[in-house]
Amino acid sequence: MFESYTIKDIAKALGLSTSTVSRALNGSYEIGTETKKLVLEYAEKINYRPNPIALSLKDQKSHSIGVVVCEVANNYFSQAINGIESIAYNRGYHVIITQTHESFAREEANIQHLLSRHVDGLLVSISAETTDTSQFKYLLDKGFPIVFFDRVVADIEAHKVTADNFKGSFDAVELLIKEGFTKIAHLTNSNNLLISRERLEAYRAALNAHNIPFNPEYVKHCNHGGMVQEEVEVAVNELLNLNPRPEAIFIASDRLTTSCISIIKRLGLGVPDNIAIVGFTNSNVAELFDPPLTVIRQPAFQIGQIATEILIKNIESKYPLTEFVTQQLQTEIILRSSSNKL
Amino acid sequence: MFESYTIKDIAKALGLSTSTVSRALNGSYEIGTETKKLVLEYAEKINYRPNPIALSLKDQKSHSIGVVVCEVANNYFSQAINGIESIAYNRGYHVIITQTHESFAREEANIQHLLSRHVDGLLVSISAETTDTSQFKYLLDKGFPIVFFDRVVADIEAHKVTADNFKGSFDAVELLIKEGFTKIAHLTNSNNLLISRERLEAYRAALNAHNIPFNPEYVKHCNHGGMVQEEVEVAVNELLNLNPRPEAIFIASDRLTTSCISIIKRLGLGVPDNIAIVGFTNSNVAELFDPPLTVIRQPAFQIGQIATEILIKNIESKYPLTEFVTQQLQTEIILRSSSNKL
DNA sequence: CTGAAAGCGCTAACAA
DNA sequence: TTGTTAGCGCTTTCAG
Repeated sequence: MFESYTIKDIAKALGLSTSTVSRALNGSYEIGTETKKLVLEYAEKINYRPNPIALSLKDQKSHSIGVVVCEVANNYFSQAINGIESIAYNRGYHVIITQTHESFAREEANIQHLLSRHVDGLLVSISAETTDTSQFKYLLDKGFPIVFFDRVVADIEAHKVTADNFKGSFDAVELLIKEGFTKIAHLTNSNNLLISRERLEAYRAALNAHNIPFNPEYVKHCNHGGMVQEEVEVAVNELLNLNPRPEAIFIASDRLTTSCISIIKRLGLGVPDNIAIVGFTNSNVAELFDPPLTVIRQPAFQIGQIATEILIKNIESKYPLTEFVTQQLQTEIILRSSSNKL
Repeated sequence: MFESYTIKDIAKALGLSTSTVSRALNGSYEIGTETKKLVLEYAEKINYRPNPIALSLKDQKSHSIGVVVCEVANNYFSQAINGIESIAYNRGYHVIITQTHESFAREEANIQHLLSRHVDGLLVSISAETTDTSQFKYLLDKGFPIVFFDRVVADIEAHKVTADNFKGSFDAVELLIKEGFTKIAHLTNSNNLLISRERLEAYRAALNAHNIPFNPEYVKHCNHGGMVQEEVEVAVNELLNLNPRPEAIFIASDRLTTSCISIIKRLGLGVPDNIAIVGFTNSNVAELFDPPLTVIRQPAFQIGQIATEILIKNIESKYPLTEFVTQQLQTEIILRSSSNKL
């Protein structure tokens, strides 16, 4: 349906061999200045573009990278993808995005699909359901380039790019404590995720640092990361029915933060008068919320960029890079009124 | 770095020719049941996957589709991409996403890039800057499959999938009128975009239907669609300094809606007490805003899905489909308090 | 029913 | 400096 010129067309038109044309196009040194100019000009004229598929077949690289995230329509991930895109595009890679919707089965299937498409490497943020990481181990063992970002695997040595979840969380909880709260609950994603464990750990550490006893009842996990509305409702209700009732909640994920607030409001409770909130979110409109939200914001764009840079470096390295890179970027706390003690 | 098996490996292992293996794998009829079974079992055992790049080279299809949008980190587009993905994935296509950031030059470059990657077709939502559509005309003339969605081109016959912008806008403005407002302003994107013109047209029509005179001063265009913060600030300030000052604003885009509210708030004005708002947005958290936002929401996911279906149908059609499909989906108005007359 | 060989577009080793 | 040829993985005539 849509034809484009090949090296053969040029060769024929100019009465040269394809290899000569190829050499001219690639600026090889073993080529006559005359011929070179001739070829280049003609190629320019007909707007010749090399066929990347043929190149891929030749050098066994697809120049594509696979991305596995839970969902695209999510503040954090759409920003991260933006970062991934920006680097990949400039380096001549294209990006194939797949979504797990927090399902382990989908994750496995996506990876198989990406492999069958011969992606040169993988950028992965695991699903909330994932506990079995053998697929990754297998690939990594074979020397296949993978960089994990945000939701990294805990039990594997690999390249990892994350935010400093501990510090971000610690600061957030401490902020609530300094505000005067002591009965602070924690609403978080599946415990399968290292980020959840780190954020929980920080929550405990902050309480501990201020001599506030840790109450396990104050911690609720939503194993589907807020993709199942009901799960969040149950968790929030349980929290609100506790005695003594928490005065504040530290929420560990984007989706959970918005869901939780919406539930609280629907119950007719006020934020922060009845319950204060600090949450992780990369929403750009948190300041427009009622009340304006105090948030922990991750450098999603940069995380995407850095992960992609590391991945491409690995892909293009002649020898498998044996030492793994772990990068941790700082989060940012933006103080607004949802965390106020009245 | 990461090897996979080829048809040759199977042939060698089984003492067959590659063509026999190929036939077995493809379920050709001219093949012995025995041999076939043998090959299939072995292929299964070693987990053979055909190399899609080789296939692409053979049949001159890349099985990829290019997407051109202004930005990914946008409620509407991330949802649309979600829809695109969902269809493409199932049909064995992968999706290459590019962003224009509302620049015409970027748009041209992206399309060149996608073409050089030999995508089989294009899904396009043009940039706010685009007026020259000759590139599209050229491709379309050559029979190259393109489907426009959301921001479609006005002056070209092509496949187009959009929301019913006129009706959505008309209803929104009428809602304000019925609420009791007569001094209604309109904040919108570049007039280059057909969607802007349609929404403006509907705004005028609704005023007209209720015998409210149209005041050109009440209409402000932001030619960069809210990507440039300053531009929105100027527009909103001008609107607010008008005499008589508008009592309500109908806003025609996602980004503009949130920017505008944020500016109004920063000026210390209240919504809807000082100025009421109805806006286009696909945000999932509009109900959490202060005040909860009355919005026109587009079926972004479905628009993405339908556009992709049409595109793939075109790609896979033996003969260029000569009649163009235009689909228009209904928007949804969600009434909340930002549009109240107090 | 199976194998040999050509060809998709390109590069590179080898000849000339 | 340029041409010839083989080969990347696969399908598909064409022979057998």
